[in-house]
Amino acid sequence: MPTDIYSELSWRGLVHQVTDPELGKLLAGEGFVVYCGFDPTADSLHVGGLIQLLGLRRMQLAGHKPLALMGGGTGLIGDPSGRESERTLLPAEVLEANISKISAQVADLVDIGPGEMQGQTFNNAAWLRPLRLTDFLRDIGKHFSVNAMVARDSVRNRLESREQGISFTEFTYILLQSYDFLHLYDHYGCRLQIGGSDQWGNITYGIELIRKVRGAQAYGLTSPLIEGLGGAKMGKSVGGNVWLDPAKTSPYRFYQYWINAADEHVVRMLKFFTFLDRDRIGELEQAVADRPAEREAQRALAHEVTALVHGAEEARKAQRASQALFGRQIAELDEATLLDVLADAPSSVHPRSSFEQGKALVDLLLEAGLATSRRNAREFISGGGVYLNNAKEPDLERTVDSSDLLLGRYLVLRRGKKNYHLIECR
RNA sequence: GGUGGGAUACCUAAGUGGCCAAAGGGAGCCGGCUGUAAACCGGUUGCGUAAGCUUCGGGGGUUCGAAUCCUCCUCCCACCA
Repeated sequence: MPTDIYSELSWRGLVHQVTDPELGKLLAGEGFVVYCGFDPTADSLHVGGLIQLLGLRRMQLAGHKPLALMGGGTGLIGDPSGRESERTLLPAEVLEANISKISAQVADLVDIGPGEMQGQTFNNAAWLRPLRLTDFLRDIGKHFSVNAMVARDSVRNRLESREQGISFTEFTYILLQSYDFLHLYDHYGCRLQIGGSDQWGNITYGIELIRKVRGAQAYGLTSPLIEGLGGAKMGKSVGGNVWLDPAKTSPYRFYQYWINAADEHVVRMLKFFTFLDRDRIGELEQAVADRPAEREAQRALAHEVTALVHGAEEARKAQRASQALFGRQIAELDEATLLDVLADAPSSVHPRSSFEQGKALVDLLLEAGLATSRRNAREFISGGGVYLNNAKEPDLERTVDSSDLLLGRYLVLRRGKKNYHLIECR
């Protein structure tokens, strides 16, 4: 079902720049092969990369063929875009391991396979590593003007920076990414590259190269960087980056990240990160305006994105856990639900004997890592920030014994709004 | 290579002999309000229940007493070459 993908993207605010104002019409009229590169510097994508990944999916749903390129070769070099200091290069084995994990994440959201319109994943190490330097300099390097390259912001900043500078390695990066585009054009007829707005320069150089070498017209489309949403914090949560890998960011935390979206940003985030249609998003937008306290939009956002990335079942679990933790009395939960709800919380096992005499709450907080010192633990208690089984505990001298255990063996410690620790007693 | 300036807690930055566990701001954390929000308000951010103990780049020294004075070392910055 070919939809007008360009106006769709544009309505969603996903179009930052395009290399050709005609691209919209072209995309509506014919099937394109589209590519987007992914940086294998970590072993998982995070929410920033998710935008691009969803971009590929959107393209595929609109009848275009998506290619996901893993920068296994370019990762050996390092993209200077948006960086103020030289990258630390990762060993090739680490890159390979990262690539296999990220490829799996891509395959979760994009239909990958041998079919005509199915997507494919690549590792550019396959064609970059065998390159011969002299051939490359003759055939490709000739088309790049150092004069122009030096003027690029990402390069100029580094040239002007006395402390940092830029190595020849990173300076050369753009040739490789441009070559990728050419390679994908030659072998797969790829004529469109998408990416974040920081990739604009890299994309346009690739288009130039294709034009000079093959006399063909290729295109580029960039989407805004999500830093625009909620400032520098976007894409970060309290604990750092928000990853797609459930081992790095649990589905519960992932869900929590979205449900905490600010009113000002939630509609844009719905457009960026979900496939909900205009009508539905319009309703949610209205809901934010009329009944902000109900946070319908945030709930929808959290559920949609979590289901997209972790599946519907995990999304429901995260939703239930959120309701339990922020709503009902925790003491009423049965064992399975309790464990499920606190599955992501840090936990520890204590011998039953340690509770027989009664154990000081202060010490428990310290041992659970919820306080950095006993003094600190006392501060939290007297400040009203400590909860025992989700009930506020203001007593500095409080000791905990077997009678406090839920279901005879569990103790739920909480510091502040969101920091839980589950103690199991054996 | 020369000459000056600097290094203070998570960051920034005051402090130039005792009143300094160290101002102010930012950031974090806890609480209040609220919607698991924003804004705002209050508290708090070395360790210790406390007496007290350990911190101001590192070592040594002067002094009853040092972040503060002297000395050596390390690192950074600026200007000149």
